[in-house]
Amino acid sequence: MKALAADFYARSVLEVAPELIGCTVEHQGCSGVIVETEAYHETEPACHAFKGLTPRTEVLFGKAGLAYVYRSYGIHAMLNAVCEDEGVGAAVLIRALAPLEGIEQMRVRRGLIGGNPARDAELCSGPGKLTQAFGIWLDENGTSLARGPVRIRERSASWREPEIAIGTRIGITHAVELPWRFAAAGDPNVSRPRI
DNA sequence: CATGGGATTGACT
DNA sequence: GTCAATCCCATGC
Repeated sequence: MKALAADFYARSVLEVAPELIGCTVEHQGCSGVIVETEAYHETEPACHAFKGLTPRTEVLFGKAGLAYVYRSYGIHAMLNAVCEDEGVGAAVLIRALAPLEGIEQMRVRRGLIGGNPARDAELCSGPGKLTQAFGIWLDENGTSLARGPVRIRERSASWREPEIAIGTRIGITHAVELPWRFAAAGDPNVSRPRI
């Protein structure tokens, strides 16, 4: 399966976010299908770019197709795909994956070896969980999603026409009413609360 | 220079 | 349901 090229991301973040559902993320021997995303844009206050260009948000304003990885709550890494034109702060947050390959490695990274029964659907069912499971960290901020180390590939045949559920974004305090959350309908890997 | 606040998670009452 | 963990950065003195 081909990696998505930069021009896939160089358009409205509201088009890219639902179309990323069903695409595959790959990193260091692990892979999984994207089942949940959220869109963020500089014109609304929940986006880091809302307040303008700062050292933290430099990548967010950069070229489409870059990975924007930042630390959340001092603990977790969040993986985003930078979208739209260079100079516009917009990105899609990857919130959940359906694990495909490297599942044992994911369990090790998540610390779930040793008596913990954890189902596959609990390995990547949240934005902080999937970066930990895949070993994606802050030093991959600003890298290309087409060339790696984190790669996103186009939809496989079985994910050609996913049924998309739409809801409001999770865990934010501003612009909570915008229906900018997208998920594969009924998929068990989607984070809670389900749409 | 000091302070406050997260695009979260997991453990606990 | 509530709450702490943990740290970079933005903001304000």
